[in-house]
Amino acid sequence: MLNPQKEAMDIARRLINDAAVSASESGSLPSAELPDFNIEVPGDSSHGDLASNFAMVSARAFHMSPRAIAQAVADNADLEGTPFEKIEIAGPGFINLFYGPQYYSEVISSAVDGGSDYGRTDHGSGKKVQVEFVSANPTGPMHLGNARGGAIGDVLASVLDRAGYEVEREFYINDTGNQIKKFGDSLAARYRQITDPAYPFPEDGYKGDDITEHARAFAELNGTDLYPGDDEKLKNALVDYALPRNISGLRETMDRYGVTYDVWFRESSLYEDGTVDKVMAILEKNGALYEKEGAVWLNTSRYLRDLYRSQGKTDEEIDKLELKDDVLRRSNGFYTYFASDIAYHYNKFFMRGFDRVINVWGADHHGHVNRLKASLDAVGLDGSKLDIVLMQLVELVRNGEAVRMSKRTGKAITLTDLLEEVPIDAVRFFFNLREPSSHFEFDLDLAVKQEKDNPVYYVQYAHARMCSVLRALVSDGYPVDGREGLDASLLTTEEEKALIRKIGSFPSEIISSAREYDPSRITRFATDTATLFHRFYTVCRVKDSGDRNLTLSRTALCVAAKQVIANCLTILGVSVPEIM
RNA sequence: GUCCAUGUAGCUCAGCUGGAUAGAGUACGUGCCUCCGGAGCACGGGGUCGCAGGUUCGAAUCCUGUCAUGGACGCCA
Repeated sequence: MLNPQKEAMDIARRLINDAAVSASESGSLPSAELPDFNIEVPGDSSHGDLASNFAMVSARAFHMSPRAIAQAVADNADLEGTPFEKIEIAGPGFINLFYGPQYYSEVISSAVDGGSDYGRTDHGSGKKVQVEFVSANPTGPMHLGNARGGAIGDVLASVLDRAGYEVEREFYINDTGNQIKKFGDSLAARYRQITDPAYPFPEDGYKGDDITEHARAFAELNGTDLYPGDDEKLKNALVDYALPRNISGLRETMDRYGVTYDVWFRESSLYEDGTVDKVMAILEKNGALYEKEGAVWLNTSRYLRDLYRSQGKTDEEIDKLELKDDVLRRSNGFYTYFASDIAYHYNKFFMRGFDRVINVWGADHHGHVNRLKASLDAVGLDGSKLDIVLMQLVELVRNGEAVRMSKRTGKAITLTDLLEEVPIDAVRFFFNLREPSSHFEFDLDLAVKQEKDNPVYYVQYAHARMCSVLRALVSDGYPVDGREGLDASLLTTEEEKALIRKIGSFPSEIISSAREYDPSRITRFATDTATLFHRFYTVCRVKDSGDRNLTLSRTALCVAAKQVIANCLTILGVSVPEIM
């Protein structure tokens, strides 16, 4: 539960506040209500380790120049017992604070003592959060979008877990509806074509080889002339045969990808246990439904209007959006996907009690986001508890050119194809290199390269190097638990201090990553930490530093840095090598 | 047509709840191992932050407009 940077920021806030108060009491500042001010980490460390804009934002209230205010605050600040050893004013009136050895010592001990739990906080206060991701169509193999979704969703879930939420990972299996019908039609056509090559294949059917293979395997078990003249029976039998195989295929692939779900949720169960009917009844009771042209419609536009109003849009702006309603039950009597989706979220919120639900979707579904939230309002749930992470498409690049098809199969590249070519560590790391909303290029050449410019190896190498340093210390008889002989006042180079500050910001970084729903912050943090370690390593000798206490202190720093890199890689689901 | 996302170094991208001189990687050029792992480090050139206005002490960041690219607007999922 340790968060050195956050604690220091809280102390800085109190420090400045108290200094302003005592400046008022001594007359160097007029008495006035103190405004809200920021404590931030400056980009440039010559501007201090923490900085505040207090003087600038209070200039109006005090009727004084920012620099004069800053000076008064600095003069009245009592650094005794704080993590800071120096306070300065600079620029237009920034108040800059500099960490002292007590802070550096605190950070190293936190990381060493925290171990694999360092970075964990209670920020989320145990709220129940569900992350639903991938949820690939079970009628075929997973594509690259599913691959990115898998890496992003899994790491996001880990980040939320470390940020103090109670997290569940879920895969939603769309095992009913139109695409299953298409699946059955396609399977039946391929099956009939075994004996009757002229049998027509549905125009919008699934053309993949996997369909043909299922049909062939089914024929081997059941003969080639099952249910003659009764295609409906045949389709059901084929779906019953092929769907479970596809679903276990999805599980195997996700397993291989290092993703373990807590729940595999079947869409069809919402029909079986009556949730869909129940939700329809609630909507009916709420007056949200109407019939038109033989279909049952949800008055989505009404709830969307309320939603947009609550977001501050004017009626005029809303009219321009030309809001539309949605069909929930078609005139043929079947429910639409939207109906079961509302039921599904009713299940998540009402029946399972999640405080927050996060769905990771491809950006092409963005049009569905507000409609779904509005529909939750219509069933009496709170749509604002649902967050959608939209991720852009990925483009594979080889030799600087876009790759769309697999050389081997001639079809779109699947997750399985990708995992055959690229190590899992690299796939998971690369898919979390950019924030979800950015459209990015996956460089196949770079990902398989076991060399310096590959960012995965760069980070892993830093870890292996730290392990190597510690091994060398062990053979020289030094203790390497990181607890003995730490004296942070000996760690005086900028390289040492920069690395320690980075380590101290790790828990805050996880919280930011969780708040922004941006797991790519972890890969960037890991890369930055690796860089700072390499710099430290280049400048500072650990083993033969010339002074036993210095060696022990640097050893502790290595242990702390190693722990942070290891924790990052663990969150990312990437292996943590001690030797490469 | 309406809505959403994205435009930052040659290339791939950070920074965006307003802060100090706009960063990293890569590519290109030059250095650094008798010494804990050179899969590393250092130095150098490279920019009208798409464009134009506005808001203010201060704008890559907020607002308005505009251009470009991708996407969404189904009794599909």
